[in-house]
Amino acid sequence: MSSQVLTAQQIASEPGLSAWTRFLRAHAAVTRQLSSRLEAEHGLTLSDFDVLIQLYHAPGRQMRRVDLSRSVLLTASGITRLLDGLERAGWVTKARCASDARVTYAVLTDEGAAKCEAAQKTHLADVEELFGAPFTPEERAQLAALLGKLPLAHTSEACST
Amino acid sequence: MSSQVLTAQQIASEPGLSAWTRFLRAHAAVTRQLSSRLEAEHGLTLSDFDVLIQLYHAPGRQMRRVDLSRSVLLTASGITRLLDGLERAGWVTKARCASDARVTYAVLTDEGAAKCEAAQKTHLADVEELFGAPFTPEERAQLAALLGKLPLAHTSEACST
DNA sequence: CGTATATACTTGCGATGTCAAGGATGTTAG
DNA sequence: CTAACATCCTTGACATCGCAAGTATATACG
Repeated sequence: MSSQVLTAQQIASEPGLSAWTRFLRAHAAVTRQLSSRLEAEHGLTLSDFDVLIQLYHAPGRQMRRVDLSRSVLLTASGITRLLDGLERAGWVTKARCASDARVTYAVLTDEGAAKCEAAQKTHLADVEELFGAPFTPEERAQLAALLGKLPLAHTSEACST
Repeated sequence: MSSQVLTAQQIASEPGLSAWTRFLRAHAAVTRQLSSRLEAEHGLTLSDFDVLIQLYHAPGRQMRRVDLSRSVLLTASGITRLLDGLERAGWVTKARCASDARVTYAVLTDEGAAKCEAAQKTHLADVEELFGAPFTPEERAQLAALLGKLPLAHTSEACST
């Protein structure tokens, strides 16, 4: 590549950047739609739902906050505040760790599990409609494979302690 | 290995959802990295840069705020506030529209153009490193094509006035 | 032990962005 | 002409989230 400044045409057609731009736009568009529906129907944020689902499928329906933050890709402080909200709503409670007094577990309550199941019904359909619809099964697999190549910083698999 | 209950692993391997999950995670990870670098090196947000680039390549280096908001996928109010910042920094100025008193143009200043060029140098490299590196040219094209299928709500073509 | 360092979590602060509401201007229909 | 409506933009109130700094606990090393 030369050091010349690219024109709009060149910018738009440059393969790498084009993918990045579309990635950004697609994220903004799909995310906005999904989150407004989720908010309207269940009073949940995308991140809220994300956390609820993680807990729902976690062994014992509980997770350390650190592991939660790693798997959802929020900051530690982000998780604290998000869980504050979920606790206030009664969907999550805290539990202390016997072996390590530093860690607090986030535990899904029965109400939280119910909420999660209820939200899933509409949300998965929404994801399907807004994100999945334009793709054939092969394309989905392709897309998933491609996205899987991107670096997730340090997403250590949440290992039980 | 085989369990009767649907495990987190199995959920994650469901093709549609897997793509969506990876999409979310990848966006969070890549975006966070890119924006912190852009902030550190140039004091710009990803959105700031996005707007500057759009203006840079626009005819006359100016755009109506509506068109800007449509192409960058921010709310109208988001654009107002973003441009407030760019104006305060001296990279953008306002211009009235002769034929329609409602519209205000955002015009890139020479300083803004210089800023944009300077930021491009490092930012494009960062995008390349964090988003482009894991892909072969074919994969980039594939990814761009796939992402292009996603709905962008209503991205009307910016019509000249 | 005792000090140094790493880890888990919380909190204050600031930045970004959305929504709802409002004001100003343009456009259309009666 | 006027009323109704649409469009462009701004503002105030609010939520989310990251960073930096602080606290508490654990571990490692002398």
